Amino acid sequence: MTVTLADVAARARVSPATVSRVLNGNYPVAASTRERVLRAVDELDYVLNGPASSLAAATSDLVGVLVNDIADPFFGIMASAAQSAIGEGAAGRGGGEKLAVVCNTGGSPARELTYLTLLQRQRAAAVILMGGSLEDPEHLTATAAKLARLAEAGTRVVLCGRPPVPGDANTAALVFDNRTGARRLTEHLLGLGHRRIGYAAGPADRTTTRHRLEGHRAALTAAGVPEGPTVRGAYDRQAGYEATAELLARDPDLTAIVAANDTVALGVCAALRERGLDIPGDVSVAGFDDLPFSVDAVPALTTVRLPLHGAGVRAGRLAMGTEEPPAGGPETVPAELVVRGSTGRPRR
Amino acid sequence: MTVTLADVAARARVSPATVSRVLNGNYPVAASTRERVLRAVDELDYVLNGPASSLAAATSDLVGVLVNDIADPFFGIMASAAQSAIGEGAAGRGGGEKLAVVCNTGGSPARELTYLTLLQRQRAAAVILMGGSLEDPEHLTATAAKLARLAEAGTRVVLCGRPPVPGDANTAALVFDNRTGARRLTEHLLGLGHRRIGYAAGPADRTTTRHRLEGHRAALTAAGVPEGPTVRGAYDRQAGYEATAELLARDPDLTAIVAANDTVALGVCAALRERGLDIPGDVSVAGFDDLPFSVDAVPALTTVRLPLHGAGVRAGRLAMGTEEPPAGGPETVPAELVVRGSTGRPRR
DNA sequence: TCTGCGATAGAAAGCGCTTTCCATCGAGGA
DNA sequence: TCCTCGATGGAAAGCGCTTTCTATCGCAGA
Repeated sequence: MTVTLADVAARARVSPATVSRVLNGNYPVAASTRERVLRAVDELDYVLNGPASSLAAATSDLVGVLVNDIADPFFGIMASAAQSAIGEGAAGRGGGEKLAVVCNTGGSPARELTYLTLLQRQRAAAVILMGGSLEDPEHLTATAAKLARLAEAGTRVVLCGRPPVPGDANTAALVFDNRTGARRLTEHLLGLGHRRIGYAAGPADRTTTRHRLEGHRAALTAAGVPEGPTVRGAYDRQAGYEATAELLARDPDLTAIVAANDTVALGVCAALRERGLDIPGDVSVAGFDDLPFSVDAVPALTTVRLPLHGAGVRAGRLAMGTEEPPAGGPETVPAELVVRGSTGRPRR
Repeated sequence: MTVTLADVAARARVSPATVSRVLNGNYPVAASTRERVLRAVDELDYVLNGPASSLAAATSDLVGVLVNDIADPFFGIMASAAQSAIGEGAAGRGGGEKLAVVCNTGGSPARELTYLTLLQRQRAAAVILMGGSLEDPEHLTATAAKLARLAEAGTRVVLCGRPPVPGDANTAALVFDNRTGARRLTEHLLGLGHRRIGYAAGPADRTTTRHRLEGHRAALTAAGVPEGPTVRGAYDRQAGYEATAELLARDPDLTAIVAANDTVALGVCAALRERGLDIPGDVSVAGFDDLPFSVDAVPALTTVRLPLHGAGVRAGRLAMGTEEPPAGGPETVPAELVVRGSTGRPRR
């Protein structure tokens, strides 16, 4: 059978209690004893039984990272950063690191709740929710309740790129300043002289979509420029490709298209190119997020940079408890306009 | 305190054993009793204690998915596919799904081993290792030993995109046919008339790097064309960018560059463009993997498509045990040449 | 020499489930 | 009418650890 702590104890001629103490390092053990135990662990190739340990200690080493779409580099970059921050935090119980596990919700509230329950079951040490959420009242309250339950069970909850739950001011939250970013982007376009701007937005009823759209509209309103056509779709290239046809159909004289994110922008560019339209000569295109491939698009994408890596690291540290959340509500992560070749003065 | 199974039992006026049986659904329980229990669960908002359950049952719902770089869509796509296959497998113990968790090794053997130990601790139901590995003998034997231990403890082990451990023929393995893919790609280039082909390879000592390089060389050898310069680097755009300078320095008359993957190819294109070289007029460029952005590169990337999604799903099912591995050794996943605009006849 | 205290280590009581035996009950067969 | 058997549910023994409570030992202080 598998080696248990008792086997190690027998071999090292000490009690199970002592082995446990050596392994967890939270109690004085004489150096010679410690060494004897460690040797026995080694010789028997002992591996701690996680469930037993978690049961007795009433917590586990698990840190859950929930993302909307793991295949999207936007989340991949953040998750990767968080995971390394969590890994280096090291020295949890069980003599080891925390196990950062990323769970792919696919943006579905139901799956999100399922994962949250599973994590609650495992008595996770912390949970990080990455990315915007659906703005459905039912989902919002269900999630809020679940998060509250997790928190009161001792699980640290961190929101990263998702607005904080209205009622609850004490779970750590990092929010991206999508509004200002989007606003700057549209101001840039207006500054270049664009007056007919189409918008290929993200999925409906999502916080991120709404905030970016609000920033866009704010810039338009401030400049007294009427809003152009808006189309909603997924955060993928296909959506951008299809949105472009729709946008152009609604206003053939568009001189610029703002996309929900860089991936969507790629689809927009493809559709434009296919119609023989020059970028930015005929139509300027802008993205959002500044994903790695954006600089290599042709022309390179004007976009809004979000410090994804930094935000991920910060979220990871908040989850580990190695850094404290700011006192006064959520922490805002700034967005920075990056102007490149895909936007220029309108020709017509 | 938290609600336990005993509380539910008391409320439903049955024994804890009955509650457990209702929850796990592996024993006949009268409909009326079941309903009473379920109602109690609901009313008390009971959540199973995972560690306790795993301890008693000696297995858990966890399925670990180890990837080399979660920020790379190559892994993101596979992991996402595997995760959904695992999710839909549903109905594990605890009345619920399996929890697919992805762990980012960063390609480091040490972290890989750490995660494997952590997963072993948690008594994971299965483990999927995605992507090539370092070809270091020490690492190879250490990993092989660890995997053997996991397997004998009842954890299902699946290799996806990694060659099987030599000695061990009974862990399921999906291997990408990188060799043939690379060979086809180079044959395509040779067919176009290229005779001086540079190669921007992946990291040294990695299986994937070696296999792709072997395919490339096989094509060259078969055609009696001398091998051009080769440079090794990471799987990122930066590496491609830098490799290009090096490659061109070693042979200024290169008419084609094959990249380790699509991301690297993007860097190659950027460097070429910066030098005023036309693609494919002056230099043809080819990638590998056919990641989503490749079709939107300008010109669109000629590449080798790997059915990442399909492989991920298959790996997930193998891990769930809903599908059986083929009897005779590893399963080969075919690679398909995709010709697009970035390769053409050499001008000079 | 005696007392007391710090440093260590052991005993044992759980942690909250699962599961193997058993016990019980009602119905149908002889 | 008695017995057997299937269906259902309870009792209780762990699963392998952590941790509180004690016990022991050696040494410094009086």
